[in-house]
Amino acid sequence: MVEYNHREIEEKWQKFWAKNKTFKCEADHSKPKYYVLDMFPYPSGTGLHVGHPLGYIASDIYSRYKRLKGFNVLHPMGFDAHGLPAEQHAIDTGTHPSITTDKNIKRYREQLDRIGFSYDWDREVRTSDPKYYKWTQWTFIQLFKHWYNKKTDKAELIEDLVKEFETKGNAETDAVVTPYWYKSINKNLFPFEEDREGIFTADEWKDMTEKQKQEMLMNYRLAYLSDTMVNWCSALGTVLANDEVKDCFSERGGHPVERKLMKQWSLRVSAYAQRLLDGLDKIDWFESLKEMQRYWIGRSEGGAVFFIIKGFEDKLEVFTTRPDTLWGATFMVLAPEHELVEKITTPDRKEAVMKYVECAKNRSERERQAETKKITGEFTGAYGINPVNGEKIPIWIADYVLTGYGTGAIMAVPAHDSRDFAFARHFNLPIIQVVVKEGEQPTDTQTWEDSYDSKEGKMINSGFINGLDVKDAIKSTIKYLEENELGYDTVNYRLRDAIFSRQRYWGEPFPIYYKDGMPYALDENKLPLELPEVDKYLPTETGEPPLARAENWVTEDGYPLETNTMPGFAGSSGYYLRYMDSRNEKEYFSREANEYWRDIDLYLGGDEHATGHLIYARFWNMFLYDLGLVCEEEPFKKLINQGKIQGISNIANVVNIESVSHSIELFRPPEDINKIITYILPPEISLPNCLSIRMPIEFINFENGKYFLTESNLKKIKLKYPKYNNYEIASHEDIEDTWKFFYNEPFDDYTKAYFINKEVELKPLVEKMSKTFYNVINPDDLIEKYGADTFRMYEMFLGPLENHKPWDTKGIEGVYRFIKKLWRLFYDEKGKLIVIDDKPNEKELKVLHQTIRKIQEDIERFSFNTAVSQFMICVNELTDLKCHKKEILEKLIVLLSPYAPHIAEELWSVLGNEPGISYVAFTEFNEEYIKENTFEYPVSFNGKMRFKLELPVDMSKDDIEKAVLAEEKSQKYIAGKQVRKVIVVPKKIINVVV
RNA sequence: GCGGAUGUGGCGGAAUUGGUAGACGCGCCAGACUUAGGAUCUGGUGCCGCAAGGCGUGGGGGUUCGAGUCCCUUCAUCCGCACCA
Repeated sequence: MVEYNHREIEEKWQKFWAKNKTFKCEADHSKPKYYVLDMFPYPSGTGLHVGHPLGYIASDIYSRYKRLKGFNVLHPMGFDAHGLPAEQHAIDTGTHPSITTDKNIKRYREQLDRIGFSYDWDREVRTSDPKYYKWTQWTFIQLFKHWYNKKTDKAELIEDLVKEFETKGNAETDAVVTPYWYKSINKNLFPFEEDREGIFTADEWKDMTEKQKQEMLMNYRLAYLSDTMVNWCSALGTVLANDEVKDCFSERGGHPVERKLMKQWSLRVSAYAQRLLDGLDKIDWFESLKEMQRYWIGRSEGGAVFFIIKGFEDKLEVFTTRPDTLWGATFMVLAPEHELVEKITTPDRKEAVMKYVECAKNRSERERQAETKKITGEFTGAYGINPVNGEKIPIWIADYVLTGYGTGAIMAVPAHDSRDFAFARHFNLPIIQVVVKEGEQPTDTQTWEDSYDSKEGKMINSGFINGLDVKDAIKSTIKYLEENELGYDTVNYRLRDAIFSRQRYWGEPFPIYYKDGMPYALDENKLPLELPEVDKYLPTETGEPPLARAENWVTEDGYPLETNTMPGFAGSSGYYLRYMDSRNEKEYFSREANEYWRDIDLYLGGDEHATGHLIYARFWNMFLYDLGLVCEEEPFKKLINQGKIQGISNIANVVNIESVSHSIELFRPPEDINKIITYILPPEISLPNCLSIRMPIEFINFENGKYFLTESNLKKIKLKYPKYNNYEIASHEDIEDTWKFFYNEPFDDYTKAYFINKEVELKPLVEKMSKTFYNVINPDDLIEKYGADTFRMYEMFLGPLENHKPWDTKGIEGVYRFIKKLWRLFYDEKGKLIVIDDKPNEKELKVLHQTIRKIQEDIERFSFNTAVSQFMICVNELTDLKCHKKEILEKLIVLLSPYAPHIAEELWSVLGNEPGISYVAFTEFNEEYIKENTFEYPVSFNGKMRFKLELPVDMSKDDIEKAVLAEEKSQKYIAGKQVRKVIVVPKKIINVVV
């Protein structure tokens, strides 16, 4: 081979790997396992851009490295194939989403294969494949059949719960249930009085009808159906999860979202809140990511306190993190949606209160958010009795209390909470100080401008806890409340149950049918329940989900099947388990497979999954752990978020000549109204109504650090993107008149210089890489030009894996030069192999072993960019040494093979080895080769480095000191001054203090 | 407002444990080869200065023989959350 030819080499070895199934892996107990996983992609229609493979390359390098280190590596890939874009495309074109999805997957696969990844494709999963989603449905059935027992702190069978009900009723049951289910449950189905708080006896259970029993059990199931306030997106015809909604608009598509009450399937994720929180301490994730999850789970310790409502039987339960401040509670506030509002409001307040409630209900979250500063509320006319001092305090309703958090009711302590304070001031309610800091005196609350921080201090105005420390006061108050049955110690979580229904077509059907209006799970042997064909992918005329269009969407016995489908995160919550045994038709995965592969040793993906996928998948895994199906409670031992690669958009400064004409009543109106020209101006020239427009990056030239658009490229742009048809690069004459008119000065020579050659400069802007910004760089073109090895190394060379960084194609040349330079160590200009068998010398061995050490250290700490630098240093030095020795080069390419596998395989076989560098042993590091006899000490005076001095490494500190002071060059810096101290750090530094 | 992260040349970045700041690459400058150069090779390149030398890791202060690294303070940018009781 004359020249380095990446096309030939890469195609050759990719074929070789595929043909030999080089990366197929099986459980092998003679080797330690290592499981490396990438978050699988959604195969979009636009294919991969350069940002996508960043994490895949890093994980592939790590996988290949681990293989060289003797590990049995599981490194699979698959596709998150359900999703909205394919469905939207189906709605628009009538093409079945599976056809679109298959096509997109095929394209992704081609692109991935060209980068040379070492995936075991035999284990590929696709979430939309019935063979895969059979197990998603199966897991759902298990969730439906289980409840959470707080006594054993795990999920247990509903059958066992039924047995308990049959013998003892539910008085002793300690389960995670839907809060206050007994208040909202249909009275016909559950005929007991409200003050029973949902407690029934064994006999009462036995007397219930089948339907009543099912209704009751629904409050316990881990997958349950309930009326839920949801984010309804009418444009998409579906419900969205909180994290799929951004500022009241859908994250995908940007359609408006409103709140609506609907019957929805939910997963009782909240049952696992504490375990999800505790588990974070056992796993190696970025601290920032753990913090996000901790915040999302939102544990807060505190107390529940009962307030009697004056004149009613009802107790009003509130949650507070500061029960010690009870004596400072001067009013109460309910959320407008609170179920007691209507009941307790006095007739004279009814109109105002109902108006407020109505108003709050109809206001979108966005409006509520926008008015955070505005204080609103209404007095209900009712009073609560403070349980610690019997004080009568007014009950208000206000927006700032949320239904979904705590009990939807608070005791307001205006002296020590800023929102309560603002509310009290606004409505002129009393403010009582109950905490004072050490060494301070209480002051008149009338004079305050804001609430007083009460995290630390002593209690005042607080009955029997006066004088106590905040910490002790909390304990004492809770003890008192519990002893007098006025409240109890409790913990609250922000984490909500996950809504699991989507009114869409392209998702997993629920394995659920309805009998007498109640849902039942299908038999497991009926799975998978395959997605039916429909005539259109839209909701029905009556607003039912698309599956309602399917003919015969009923069980064999004629019972109607559920028409909702599962959300995107259903299929991705357990895919990592299926990879362990992905061709198993009898089980989700076998016990043996799970016990061998256990958990993911390294999980790589974007941080956008911090609170969605990574919470749901942990929940899913914990549930299967409770069932004894998986052996590790936490599925992702180590997780790294790779940064996003941003695009560079090219911004043109443009002016629409018509808008200029309008704004300054300019001459020259367009002769043909259909040909209004938009002129592209140099960035420095400003005219009224100038706009910034993004120009497609593929037609932009980069010279001398600047971006340019030429006239000939503009023509090409117009051919590809008709929206630019009326764009022209402005000539001097085009805008001379406008300029003169607007600025009342001549268009000078300096400015004229911009218009030579009809070329215009564009300004770069770093932003998200996206088709809509015309800044997408496609890996295919780069691989065609430079090869996959260069592409892989360049992506790593860009910077630390976790950083977000802009893509700069220019720098790839440097890596390409490195690859070619490496090739030159093997072949001369004439294409003659010049590798020789001579014994390596000391210098060559030193470079090699320094590189071994550095590469190993860097890869172990996921510092791939510095490893690439070291390869460059090594090749540069070997080139300088004119080293063409087989013994050195062979070891170097083993080191390099995880990064640039194709050229490594090629050169490996060129040296006469059997093909298969993927499974050789990683080159051993030998300290002997890098030992030095001397060290070149940097000598500083008063901390400033002045010169270097070479000294033997075994020289004693005293001798070094003498040598430095005797050194001629030192005299200049000492210059008659007293040497106060000489610091010698062996093999580091010498510092002389004068 | 709360939580987290990041600030180092013209640019991406390096400096792993307090010990030579700017590795490696891009870009730029000069030169060689060449019909040509957007190929290749050689040398240079933090800033100021002819030099000696001085100044330099967002700003200010501190600890230390010595600080990009540790502490305090402040500013800026980015990300996440947002009336969470």
